[in-house]
Amino acid sequence: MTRYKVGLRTREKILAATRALLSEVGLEGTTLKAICDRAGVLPGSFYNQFPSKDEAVLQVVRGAIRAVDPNPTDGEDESLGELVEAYVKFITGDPVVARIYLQIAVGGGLTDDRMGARVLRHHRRRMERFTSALLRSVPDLDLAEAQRRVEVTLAALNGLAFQWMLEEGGVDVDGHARRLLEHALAGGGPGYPAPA
Amino acid sequence: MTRYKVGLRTREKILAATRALLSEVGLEGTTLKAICDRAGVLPGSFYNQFPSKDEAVLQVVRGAIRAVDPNPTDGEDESLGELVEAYVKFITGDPVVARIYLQIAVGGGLTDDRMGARVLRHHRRRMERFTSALLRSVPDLDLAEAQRRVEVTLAALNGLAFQWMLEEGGVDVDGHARRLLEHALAGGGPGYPAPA
DNA sequence: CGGAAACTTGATTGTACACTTCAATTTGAG
DNA sequence: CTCAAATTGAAGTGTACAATCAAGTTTCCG
Repeated sequence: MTRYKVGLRTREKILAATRALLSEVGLEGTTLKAICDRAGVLPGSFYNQFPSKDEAVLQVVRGAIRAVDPNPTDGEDESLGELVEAYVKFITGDPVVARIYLQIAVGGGLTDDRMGARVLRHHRRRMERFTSALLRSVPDLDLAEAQRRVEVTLAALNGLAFQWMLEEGGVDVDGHARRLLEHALAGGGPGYPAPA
Repeated sequence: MTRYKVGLRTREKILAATRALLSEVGLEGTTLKAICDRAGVLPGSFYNQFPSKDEAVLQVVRGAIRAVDPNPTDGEDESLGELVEAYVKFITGDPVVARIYLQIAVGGGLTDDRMGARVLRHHRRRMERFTSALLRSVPDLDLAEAQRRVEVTLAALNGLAFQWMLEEGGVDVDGHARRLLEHALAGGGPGYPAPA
């Protein structure tokens, strides 16, 4: 069962092709044939490396999520700025996760629903991390208020992602993000009056 | 060529079923069979009423969009408040358009791409209407600044829509929207410092 | 080397379902 | 009563997809 080098390279080629396809054409266009064509590999080889198509997709998404999360384990000292920056990168940089995210939320999908769970979990965790980062920066903030601020900030970021996908480059995600950050920290947060 | 009552009722049943399916399972799950089963109609009847499946879908979406746009023709005196309110209704009320919107942006799709164009057009027009409504309320506002405010406000609203679909009811769209509105009008807009 | 295990090939299977059509039949309306 | 509209429901057509497999080739360890 120990793999040969050739096999490992095949594996890589498949994952690369899958990644490219996911970001270019989304879940729907990422068929087995497309992957194989792109990777220069035949179906038989594919199934020698992966037990199923979903498995390859899952692996790519897992990887992309991990690549976007800074310090996935200990989030004790991450700043809101870092988090926002990472999120912007996630939107504008690697389109894989962003697209899958939305696609899943919107109802298209993988056969397997592990993905849905994964996305939701990820979303929730992001929420928590943003909130505690905000509280670390502004300790005298009501928890509920912090949560609301984070909620809108994230919503705005997600919305920017949406617009970004609608027409790539059609919106200044980075600029908006910076200002959203300022306001989450300083005054009332995005769309909020400063607490009385 | 004059239709019988029965035919008109069949037509309605089909449209109702299509609408329900679109909001429940999205474009992907809205197959001909699903529509027919739901409507209690056989395929032959369907094709007696509609020339194609896409036509029925198109009609539902068109209707939903129209239902959500206040004063679709003359937008001379609509307030930002009205627009925001309508948008919230669009998110939380009838899920058809919201879902289709995202789904198209994200790459799923109809065979026909009239839909993509329609959605993009709609999005752009919303942008314009929000901007001019904002300028009407705050006339001494830089155009670029107004556009930026609208951009973030809409992004935030879209993001809220996204969260809403991720877990229906999991976010207070209405509350957030109200505050977003306040700030677009009053101070710096969502995430923006007041202009210097 | 030698040979077992890993890998590749690519035609093929099987499935699923999707959209559409049609001839026969029933229904509705003037 | 008559004719078009409407319905029936089976059948057609097509596609696209994931997955398999037997046969041949390559890798690499001992």
